[in-house]
Amino acid sequence: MEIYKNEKRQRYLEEYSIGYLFTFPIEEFLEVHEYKRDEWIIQEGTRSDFLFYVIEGKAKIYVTHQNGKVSLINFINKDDFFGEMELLNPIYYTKGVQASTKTVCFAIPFHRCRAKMLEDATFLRELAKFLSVKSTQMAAKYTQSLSFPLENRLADFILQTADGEVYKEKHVTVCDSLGVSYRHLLYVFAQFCDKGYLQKEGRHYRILQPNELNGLARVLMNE
Amino acid sequence: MEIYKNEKRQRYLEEYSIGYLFTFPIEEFLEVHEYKRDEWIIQEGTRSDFLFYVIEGKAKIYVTHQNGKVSLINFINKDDFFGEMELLNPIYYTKGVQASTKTVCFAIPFHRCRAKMLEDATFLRELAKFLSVKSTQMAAKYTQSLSFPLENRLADFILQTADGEVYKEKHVTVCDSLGVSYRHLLYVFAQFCDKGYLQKEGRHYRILQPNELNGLARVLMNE
DNA sequence: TCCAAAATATGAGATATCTCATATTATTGT
DNA sequence: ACAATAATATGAGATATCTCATATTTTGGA
Repeated sequence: MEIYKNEKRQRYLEEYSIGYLFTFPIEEFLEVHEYKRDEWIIQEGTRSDFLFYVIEGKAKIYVTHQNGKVSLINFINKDDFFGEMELLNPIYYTKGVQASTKTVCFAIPFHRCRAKMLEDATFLRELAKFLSVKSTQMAAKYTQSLSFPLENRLADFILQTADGEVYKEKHVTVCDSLGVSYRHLLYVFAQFCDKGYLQKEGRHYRILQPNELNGLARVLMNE
Repeated sequence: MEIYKNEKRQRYLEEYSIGYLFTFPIEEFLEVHEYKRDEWIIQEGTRSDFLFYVIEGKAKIYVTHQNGKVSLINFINKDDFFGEMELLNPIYYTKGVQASTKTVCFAIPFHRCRAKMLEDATFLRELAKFLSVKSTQMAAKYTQSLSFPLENRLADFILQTADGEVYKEKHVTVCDSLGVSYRHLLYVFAQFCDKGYLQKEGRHYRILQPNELNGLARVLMNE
């Protein structure tokens, strides 16, 4: 982890201004943190002392279950907050957050800003909006996972994460994210290839029939 | 649906004061609504014009999928908000909310209070706290549903909803809530009875070995 | 550069869960 | 009080998904 100082910090503060999210002047309190790919930004089960706001890169929130299984709860992208649970709730089992690419965040220290943030209607409104969307998304993922087989959820995942017509996600990550075994994931990928929806190219897949995948994905949604 | 007026309304305002959730005087705007068991408080897919706060009773949030399957997203209890998505997000596919017992709510009309509420730090802080808990709970349910078989999730559900040592939930509701088929739910209940954890009494079940159920439920949790 | 670890791949057998068909028993509205 | 509807119950067969074993390939670090 690297903390940007002086000119570099200043440059980021100017380029990615988040002043509009606050009524009070936030700039002086902001630290700018850079994390390398695969680095843990927050360790599961520990106490975090910052509210984070992502300005570059992306990250993943993980939880480890008692049976050793790991779940990828959610992806965090540019302009997302994380660490807000610790801000609002005195007692909280902290989830692990890992950078999936090089990631740059604003880190807002609790000890200097908690009181100010919790009094700031502008900030709280934005945070509530963010949380309401997040909670809706989680609810959607929850009910979808209960109501549809992997075929549908994977089709959606492929379309969401594909880079143009090429899909490049790591299978192991997808297992944690969709909550299926590696074995079963590969079965369904094999099916998609058999049916001609996808074509394997080295360790990537080319999307040949986006409409077919779309049909499978569409049944998930009504919102 | 019945709207309490005059003395009855006044009595509820005094008995269940929520003034502490707001900086501005909210009482004058509050309507007190009573819904009968099984009545729909919000119709799925329609626009709601109130923020609700439950003061008596409980309710269920439902969503209908394109394949006709219905999911029970969550239970709503005393002191919970609902309708907050519509307050914060201009565009939102509204979920259905159904009273599961006689339910009394404060209903805060958007047209009179939206602006005030969105400027009120005290209210927004409470709302953000509520949403953060809700979002954490949904995340937990999501990952649990992916990581554990029905056996564990049902044990938890039984313990959570049992009335003393008697469990009385309707199977059909539980199917929608845990996202399993009626057939499979009964298989697992039969297993629990075989193993002596439960004993069937008419249409209820008596919990004979709470510790065994607890063991099954405990592996879900680390938070 | 090389080794250990991680990721990919595939088979075989088990099990968790679903669908459908069919009865019986409550509950509810008129 | 009766008919319609909802809830409960159970069997049989299908399928979605898991576990485990084993092999190959890729990748990151000493």
